[in-house]
Amino acid sequence: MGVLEKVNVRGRTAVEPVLPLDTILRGDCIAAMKALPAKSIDLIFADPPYNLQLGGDLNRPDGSHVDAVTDEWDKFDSLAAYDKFTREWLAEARRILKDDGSIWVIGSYHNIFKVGSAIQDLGFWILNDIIWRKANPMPNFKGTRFTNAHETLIWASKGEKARYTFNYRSMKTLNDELQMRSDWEFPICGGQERLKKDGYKVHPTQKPEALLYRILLASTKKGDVVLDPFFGTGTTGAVAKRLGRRWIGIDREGVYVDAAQARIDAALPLDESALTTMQAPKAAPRVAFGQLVENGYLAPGTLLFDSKRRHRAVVGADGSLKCGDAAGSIHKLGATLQNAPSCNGWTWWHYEDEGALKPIDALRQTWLLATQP
Amino acid sequence: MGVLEKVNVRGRTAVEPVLPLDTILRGDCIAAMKALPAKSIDLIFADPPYNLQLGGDLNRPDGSHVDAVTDEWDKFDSLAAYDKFTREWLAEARRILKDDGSIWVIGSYHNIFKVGSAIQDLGFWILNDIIWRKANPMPNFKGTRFTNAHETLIWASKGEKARYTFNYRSMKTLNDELQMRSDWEFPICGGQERLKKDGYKVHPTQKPEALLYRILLASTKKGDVVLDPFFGTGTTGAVAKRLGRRWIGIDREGVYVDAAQARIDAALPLDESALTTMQAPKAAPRVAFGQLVENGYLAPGTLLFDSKRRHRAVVGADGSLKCGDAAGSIHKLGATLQNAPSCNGWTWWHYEDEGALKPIDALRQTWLLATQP
DNA sequence: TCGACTGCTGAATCATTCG
DNA sequence: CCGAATGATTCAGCAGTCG
Repeated sequence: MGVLEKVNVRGRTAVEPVLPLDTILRGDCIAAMKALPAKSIDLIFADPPYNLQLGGDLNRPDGSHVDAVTDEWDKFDSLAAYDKFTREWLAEARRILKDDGSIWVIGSYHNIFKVGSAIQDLGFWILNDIIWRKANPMPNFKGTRFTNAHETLIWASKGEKARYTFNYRSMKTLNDELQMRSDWEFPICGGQERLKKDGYKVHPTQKPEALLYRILLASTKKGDVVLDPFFGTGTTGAVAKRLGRRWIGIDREGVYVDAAQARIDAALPLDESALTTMQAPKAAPRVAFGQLVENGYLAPGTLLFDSKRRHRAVVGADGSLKCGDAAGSIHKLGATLQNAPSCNGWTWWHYEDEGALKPIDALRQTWLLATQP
Repeated sequence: MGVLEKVNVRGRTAVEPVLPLDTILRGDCIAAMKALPAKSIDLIFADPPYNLQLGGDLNRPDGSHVDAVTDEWDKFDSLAAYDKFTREWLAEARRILKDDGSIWVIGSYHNIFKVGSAIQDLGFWILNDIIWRKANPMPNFKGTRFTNAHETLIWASKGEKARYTFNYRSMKTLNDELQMRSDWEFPICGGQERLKKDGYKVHPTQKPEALLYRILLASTKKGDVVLDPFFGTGTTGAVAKRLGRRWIGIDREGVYVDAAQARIDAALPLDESALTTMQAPKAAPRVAFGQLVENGYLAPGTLLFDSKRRHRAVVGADGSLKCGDAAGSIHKLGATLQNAPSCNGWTWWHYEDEGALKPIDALRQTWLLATQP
């Protein structure tokens, strides 16, 4: 896995780490991550073993058998062993993550508390926990507990002060112009999407593409590098390709690696225009108040008022406002006059139009309509 | 807090621990729990400090100030200090919990992973994690993350093999005859239910009664003792009283204790009949197949069939079934004939009624209707 | 082509009692 | 504590078939 390579950068010869982009690395996830350079990954999505600790067989009321997760990779000697494994792979993940990158981990109640606890101990800063509500969970056949109808994802930045990517507008647009909440509903992976071989599912816990789609759209930019250390059937890679992100997958099992490679080869990337639209579907460009003055929407010297005419201010040529001794931007002056910590100047300040007061935000809208294609 | 008291039990004089039932203990929760006898509590509900670690002030887009949780009781020096506190109170909780009791803890992503990890380390066995989906969460005003729209509850028994109470039928009835799932939706506590004093909320994180109602209905029996070590405004006590459960509350803050006491004094217990209905709305006592034969609902010698008449069996006088050489209970013979590991004989076996096949479960229902008051 | 119906299946810590 | 006997239990989505 040659991740070190001589490259020629603008005439200079240097030894720089090169990432094995759009590649599946077969092997142990900790060893494979150790071979990757520090601070090189924009986003990590991890779907580690859940340590289910299932007992005997389970049958449905009709007598049929439940095909449970009995794979060797989900077996650990003890809770402590699982804890140790978790901290080890998370520490490597942290090393290779860029300072402004972020990490997602999915789990169930069997393991997610150990995972979350380790994430906090390692210095990551949890941004959200997200609930995947399953539209069609398996019932509790014995009637002994509540139907286990969700899984939990943790989303964390590298530290309390670390920056991270969050495409707020994309999420809001995706959610019908309401803020995207922390509970997401998807059906479990099935139908055509579910990879099968000889009629049997290839992987017991294949994740739905819709889940990865939302994660990548929310927390990466186009061209970002996404790493999945428990690649399985490669859902992360397939979605990354579709969304114009680069990806690296790691998995130990040859069967999974082969299935994932074939799947990703067959996946079609979206064309550029579709990608742009999704990235910021309704993102309005920022408008500086000064632009409106500059372009004649509001003349310098115009008087602005709050909605009840308790305050008045004069527009300056540079887009500033003045009110007696106080001066500043529309937001800052509004806050000062109200003695408030903050103020949205666009909706607080009004101009006079045929005797009536109208918010200056109306002018911004007019400007946007006139200048947007 | 005299929890030890001489009592006279059926003529014998003995020193036995007596629980301070239906009482609020004012003081530190760990100290107060230490004074309670071991294995004396049926259910613990805990809403511990979340260790929110909030930074500066937060304002809404209109400039108004968000009244956040800034109370002293939510401050800890470090994550390690919080972890230590968590393990201490959980250890005491474990000591006083009956072997067939269970514990609920609610939290957010700030603390729930530490809580869950400690719960597992202490030997509790997680039964479910439950998501409280808030119908009306506070938006993320800054647009920097997903709207934090849920909280997480952990429900655990005392150990892997420990018994616990789960009123399956009550939950299923409550959920319109579908199994109750692990995601519950309630509005946050507000309106008339929210305790206020001089126009200000008494407690920053008062939980909705609907949440406690479901918890107590699901995991306690009538007369069970419910302990809440972080009693706050006493939601747990108020709901316990309504549902005919005994309760003990612990809180350090006099303001909360007073508010909770007044609230619980004003709460009305439900009358007995309503309680019975809710506790087990459709709970049917076990019926042995033999009872039906004994009571003439099915004559010995009657032929039973599976729904497609592929198998037939003869009813024995003792409630056994015979089919050729094979014989056994309705469940066992059904399983044997299908070559299945198990079988619900009540729905698998049918009797002939005017030419049509009807499941013998219909007879059980008839029997139940005739014998239940 | 479409609706009705049948059959199958999914990260599940899935029983209780008695001897 | 263990083994054997007895007892009790499922929901939504998708694929395939039939009319």
